[in-house]
Amino acid sequence: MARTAGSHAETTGPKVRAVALRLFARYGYAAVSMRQIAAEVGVQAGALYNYTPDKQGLLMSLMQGHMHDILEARQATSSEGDAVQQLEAFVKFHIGFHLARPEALFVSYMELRNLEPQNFARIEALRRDYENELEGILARGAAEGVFTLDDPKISTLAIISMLNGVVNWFRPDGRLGLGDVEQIYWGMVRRAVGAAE
Amino acid sequence: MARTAGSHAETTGPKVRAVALRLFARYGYAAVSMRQIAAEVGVQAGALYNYTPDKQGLLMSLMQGHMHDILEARQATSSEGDAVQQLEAFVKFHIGFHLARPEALFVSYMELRNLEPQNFARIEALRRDYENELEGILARGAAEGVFTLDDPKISTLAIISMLNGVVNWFRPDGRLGLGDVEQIYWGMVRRAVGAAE
DNA sequence: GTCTATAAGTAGATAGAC
DNA sequence: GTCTATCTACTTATAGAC
Repeated sequence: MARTAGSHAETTGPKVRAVALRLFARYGYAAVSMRQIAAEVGVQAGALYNYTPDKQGLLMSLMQGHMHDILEARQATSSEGDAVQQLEAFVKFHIGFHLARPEALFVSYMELRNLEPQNFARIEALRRDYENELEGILARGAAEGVFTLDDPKISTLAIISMLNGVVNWFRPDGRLGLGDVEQIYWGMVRRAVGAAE
Repeated sequence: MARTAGSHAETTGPKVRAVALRLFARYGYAAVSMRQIAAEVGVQAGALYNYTPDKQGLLMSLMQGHMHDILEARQATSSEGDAVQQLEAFVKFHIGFHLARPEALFVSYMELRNLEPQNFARIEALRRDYENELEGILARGAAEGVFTLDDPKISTLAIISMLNGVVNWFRPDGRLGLGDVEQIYWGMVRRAVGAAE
């Protein structure tokens, strides 16, 4: 039966996070008010504080959740094979994961400056963990002589930047599908690191 | 002689823009107040409105100025030579231009969502003009058979994304100088498009 | 768990004195 | 051109009723 007030914790909690993610991605953390989030969730602003200690906690929770999700998914996908195969798996994983949740990527990269110092440090540490996965692959391939790299550290950051850009233009109903995008970016990355076909 | 009030148009105007650029880049447009800008400029908030009709106009002016600057600088640099040489010139120009003004790049890419629709459309048009420079080079090289490209449009966006990432990690006092960075990124781009050395 | 009401502070922008 | 003062609206967050 319909109620305008009462217990809805099981549906409201996830909804708050989903709405906040969407609004933060679209307008930016600082530009979105708690009242705006509440309105889209369908509650009054005060009710939000049953699910987050404050606005900063909500942002932190979203970013931390995203980093944990991607690290967990990466571990589950982690592939065997030589450095080239591992790089291909990483590239396609990264693209597929983020095209499925572009808003999480937007927030995670654009709202770092809105994190309080302690929160910033924690997210940065998780991000480095993730980037180290790629750097490890590049370093291994370079050591084995299958990659041509001037600098594994910079190459890592350059590749991540290139891959992240995909969420800026990709549209699910556009001319390219996920498979096409994976192939195009994998081709560019493979050549960029000098790996033979 | 020192004055606490009076005519300072020639120094205040540029200072307002410089302070706003720095604060917008650091904290984000929505998170920065006019009072904050005024305080760093050394005037009261009301005085800012002698230099901008409103906060949105200030953001728009900064972004438009940056796009005009880069298009103008690009024209002045525009090189002769084959597609590979032109690509090299573009890559090094892009890196050098933005490493000299990282804040302008931050604002231009992160604050697009804070532009009112009409302003957004104008900035996007200028950005496309710039990206078309690169796309033209890639298309020419692909037609001549000196580049290996799956998709010139996507390759353009991927390369721009990769190059823009440089401002996220570069530090003037770091282990790499501008020349090093140009070489590393040019190497990756050259290989990414399949151009011979 | 959600509501209403409210506290306490800050936002963008303007008016008029100097 | 800059100041002070102010208007109106909105901000995050909390208190207490239901």
